[in-house]
Amino acid sequence: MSKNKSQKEYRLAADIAIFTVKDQALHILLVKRAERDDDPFSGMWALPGGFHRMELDDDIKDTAIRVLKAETGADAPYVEQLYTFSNKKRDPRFYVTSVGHFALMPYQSVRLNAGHGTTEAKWVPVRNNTVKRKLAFDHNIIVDMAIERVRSKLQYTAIAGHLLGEEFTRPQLLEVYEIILGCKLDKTHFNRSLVRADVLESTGRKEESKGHKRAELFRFKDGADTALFFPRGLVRASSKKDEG
Amino acid sequence: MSKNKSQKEYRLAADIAIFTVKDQALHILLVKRAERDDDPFSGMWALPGGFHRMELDDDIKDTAIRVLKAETGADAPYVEQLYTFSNKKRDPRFYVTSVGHFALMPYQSVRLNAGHGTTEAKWVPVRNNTVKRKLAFDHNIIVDMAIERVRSKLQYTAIAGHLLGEEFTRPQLLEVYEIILGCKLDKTHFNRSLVRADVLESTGRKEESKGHKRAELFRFKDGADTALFFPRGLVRASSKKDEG
DNA sequence: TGAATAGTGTCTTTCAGACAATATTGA
DNA sequence: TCAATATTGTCTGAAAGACACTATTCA
Repeated sequence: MSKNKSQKEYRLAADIAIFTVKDQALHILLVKRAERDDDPFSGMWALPGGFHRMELDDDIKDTAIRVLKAETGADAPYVEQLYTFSNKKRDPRFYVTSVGHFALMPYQSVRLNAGHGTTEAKWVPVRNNTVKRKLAFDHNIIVDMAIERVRSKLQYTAIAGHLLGEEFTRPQLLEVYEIILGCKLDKTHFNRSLVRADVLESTGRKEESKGHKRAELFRFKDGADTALFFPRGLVRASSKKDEG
Repeated sequence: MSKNKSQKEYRLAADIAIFTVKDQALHILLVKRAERDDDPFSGMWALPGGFHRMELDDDIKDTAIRVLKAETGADAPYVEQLYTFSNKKRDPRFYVTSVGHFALMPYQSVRLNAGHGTTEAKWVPVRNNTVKRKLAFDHNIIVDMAIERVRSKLQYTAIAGHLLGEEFTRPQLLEVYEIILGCKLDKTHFNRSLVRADVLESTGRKEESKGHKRAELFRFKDGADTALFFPRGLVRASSKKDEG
């Protein structure tokens, strides 16, 4: 074990791309880093994130959840690990491994706080599947990857429901899909797919609304948020040619 | 910054689930750990893996590729990051973050070597989408996740071609799909899907074979191995209802 | 009653899945 | 010619996609 004095120490961190939908657009939460002389990204916008703390976090996902709670004052209904970034150029002091996550939250549930080492937190709209601003570290890459992952998961799961509250109507869910995918979808097919996938259960109640028919309120069946939504593909559930 | 003496140091490691197809079955490469008194998993079978080394590896993927090369004597045509496991119970000495990877290799390209700290390396068949043996660390979880990821990616990409050589026939590719998915697939539909997805280009040559029509040899078009293979889903490329 | 939106009916096109027919090779 | 496998043709049913129709609500 030749331990070189010049070697950096390893550190573990979590970054998290927190998404919500407001004003008819997908938004992502960014924080402004405090002004500090020894920080190469001083004053820049970045994803919320923080170092792993052994006394608080078992898994690195716990770090992401802890940071998210600190920034938003709420628990995210959906957090998923995205990709792990490790690179000696990331930080001058340590060899930092950053585990990127993404989360989906209903806009109403959030009360923004600037977290530790940051001076401001705000929702920034996602346009053309990216964020214009130049961010600290390699956060632009994480953001782009997170957006891509969310859009891709939408194609085959119903996770977008987590951007709404516990209960939501099918037209609301459809609108979220249209916003994120950036195209109009057919409500007939959308509703039929939801029925066939059997992911929603009715609350029996209807939304409040003005001047038109009220939509029925639904919630996810247990575990159905990640179930296959549009299961068409190579292997069909109905396939009769199974081997032994 | 209160630095507790009792805190472990952080370490970064890569583990890699290396798959191949031989004898009509999916196989995974396992290594036997050396017998050592201070190793809680002494003598157990495990995934190939190793610690990140700052002087050799920039990204953690470099660690995975380095380990893979040492074990197999070859470069894998396909390596992908899978999931990152971090847990204080993983190792008594350090807080180890292990970045799990998976790789696909043609069987013929591999010459197995027992790597550093291991006494044996061998291919073990995957049965019922898992590996029976009890493995060191949390490697059974990594293995199951890797198998699941490979099967799932097969549904919408053509990456299974990397289990064959540079050039392969469509019947060979079909067989790999049938082996991994565990069911018979229709060759008509399979071929038509390959054509529609436009992922293969002909070499103009045919395979050698005995007593029957020879199949045409294909290779991937550039980047087509990860292109969408069965693109049917919510949003079609042909959709004409795009928004502004 | 009319505007607005929810929800359903139905038609067409596409494609998965099944199977048949033809093509090529070596014995 | 025959066995074996590759490759292509064709039919059927299910689902995608488009659009029209009915239902409900409030002004």
